[in-house]
Amino acid sequence: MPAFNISNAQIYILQNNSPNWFNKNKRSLPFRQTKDPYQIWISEIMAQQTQIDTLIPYYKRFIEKFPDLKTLAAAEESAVLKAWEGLGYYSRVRNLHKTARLIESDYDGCFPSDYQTLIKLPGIGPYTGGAIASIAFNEAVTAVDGNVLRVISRFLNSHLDIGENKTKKVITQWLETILPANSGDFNESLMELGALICSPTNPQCPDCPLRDGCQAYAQGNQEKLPIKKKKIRPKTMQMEVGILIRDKHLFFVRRDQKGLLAGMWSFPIVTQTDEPGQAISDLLNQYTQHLPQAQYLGHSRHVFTHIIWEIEVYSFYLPAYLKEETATYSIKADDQTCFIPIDETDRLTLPVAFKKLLPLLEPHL
DNA sequence: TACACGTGGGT
DNA sequence: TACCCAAGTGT
Repeated sequence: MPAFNISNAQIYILQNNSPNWFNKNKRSLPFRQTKDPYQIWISEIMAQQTQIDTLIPYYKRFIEKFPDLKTLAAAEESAVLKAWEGLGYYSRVRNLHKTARLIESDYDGCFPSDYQTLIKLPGIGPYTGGAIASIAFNEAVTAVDGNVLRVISRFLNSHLDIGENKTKKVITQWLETILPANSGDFNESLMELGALICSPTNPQCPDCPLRDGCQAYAQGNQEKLPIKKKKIRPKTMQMEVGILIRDKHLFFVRRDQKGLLAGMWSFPIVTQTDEPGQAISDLLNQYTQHLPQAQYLGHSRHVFTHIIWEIEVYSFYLPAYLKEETATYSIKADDQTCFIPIDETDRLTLPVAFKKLLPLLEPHL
């Protein structure tokens, strides 16, 4: 099934110039100093939907804290989640931890070295499996990410929608026909090219090692490609947050174990009802019989991939004397709720959506 | 197939 | 401002 026409000259360019370009131009990154599959794995999970510059400090801290598989497997999940705090897509770190324990228990602590085994592990899909297998073990497999889809779509002047699975399949199969022996460098070279030269906007074609074989460049289509269906606009939700304050302690609740920001700590938050402040007061009434008057603190917006939270923030000052009577006044002290000293909130794993509300409190303390 | 799933950076 | 995008995976 020849989806594209491709000349021998173009194959030559992909097989040779791109890896050569890579060896001369690749960035010095912490996870490029090693062939340890554990470290490659951590870096690849962090790299999912995340720019490299963003993850580097996280990666360094993570490797320092969890230097090997055994350490990670033995760690408390809360400690691992804390190390991921601020990176987003937190299911990645849950699966990471799950997989570490799985390798310890089912694979005798020995990191699986082949693609087919890797993609069975939680959090490792076709891209990450290909990346680990090729980079750490030099297996002859592709690693097709967003960069590669863009680079190859342009190179072939392909107008297929890269959001569709069949496009990914076609490009993967095309790459398999030219995959060289140094598969890891080859895969990384295409990704690095996409990150440094063949960028989504303003591609640096004059500096591109593939320019002379690039069909999009020849047609002047490099800015139009790749084709990608527009994403649906995120849904806006009107939310209310209540910050319960008692004797310089803040009240937090733990979120559900599934769904958005699963299992992370949070201020009490509800969707707004007709009467402003009513829904959050009703919620907090479940935690204390002595809910004081709400004080409006201000507004915040938090944009997720698929949701926008428009948040109205209220504070509620409980009198300090209630401290001795928390049980009586049914402020629960189990692991689903807690009061934390206002300057020690770092003990909790708090999503950015809530962390950025803390400055609203400062003028009122 | 389509959607859920975070956050920060760039234009 | 409002969008798009980023070394994707799970359901």
